[in-house]
Amino acid sequence: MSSTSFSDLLASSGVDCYEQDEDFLGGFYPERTGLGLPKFKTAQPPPLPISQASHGFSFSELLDSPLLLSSSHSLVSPTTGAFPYQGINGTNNHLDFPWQLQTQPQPPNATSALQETYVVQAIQKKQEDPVHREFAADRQVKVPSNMVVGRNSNDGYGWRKYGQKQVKKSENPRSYFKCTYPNCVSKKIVETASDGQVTEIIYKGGHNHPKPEFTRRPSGSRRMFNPSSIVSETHDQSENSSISFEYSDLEQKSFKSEYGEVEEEEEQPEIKRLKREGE
DNA sequence: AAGCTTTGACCTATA
DNA sequence: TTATAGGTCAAAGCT
Repeated sequence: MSSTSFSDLLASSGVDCYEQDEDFLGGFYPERTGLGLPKFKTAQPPPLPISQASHGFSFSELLDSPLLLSSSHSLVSPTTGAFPYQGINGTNNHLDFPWQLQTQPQPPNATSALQETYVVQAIQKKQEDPVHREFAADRQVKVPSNMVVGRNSNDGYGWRKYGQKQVKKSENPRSYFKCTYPNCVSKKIVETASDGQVTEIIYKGGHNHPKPEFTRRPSGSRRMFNPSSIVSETHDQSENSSISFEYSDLEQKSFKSEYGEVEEEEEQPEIKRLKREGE
């Protein structure tokens, strides 16, 4: 696996590299504990609605699935926990990322996927990369902070904010979100700076349901992504996880129904916002 | 009217 | 046992 580049992974997943620079690290990366249980770190990008607005499927939506994490395609060394990322050009260039991984201490006896915690910290200084600078500026302009941390923050899931707290260890307030999917216990904590910029995202628990993105409209087949194929592909490797992503057609249909509008809002957040403001 | 955010109060874990 | 911090609840208001 260590010889498999990220590009290869994408190619084998039926997703081209087009999205990579948008939501590149948006996914879980499994890390095996001594007990052989998967422990996830994730680099979940701050919401960048630009990508959502222009594309039906973001790369994070693929990587954000624990399905991928628990596969043999694990990008994290099972022994060292190191993240052997190879850049798009095959170079191990962490500077390509607007995020940096932060190790989250895990109890050695953590046994439940629902207790898994993933942390990502956004690097606030992106001035060395004009692309990232543009993203940051664009985000501030186009996406108010309340949308940045809102229900449809750009990880593909629906989130409901249930609390906000100013914590001592950070000068930025934390917002607490729960996944809106029925019976899903997944939560995330988003730390947002005063300027609305997300400085840290902590994921707790895994989703027990697929992402809504697989319901994306069929236009543009290059963006089509059927997580079911990954389920079948990675199921064997994921049996240690309590997260199950097998679901029936019926569940998929209800899922589509529930998230039908989410897609719409994700794709045109600024338009919707302007529309609201105009009313 | 449903679903969302806000926010103070409450609960729980930890030192 | 108590103080503190972090996390969650739930009522109220908003969209």
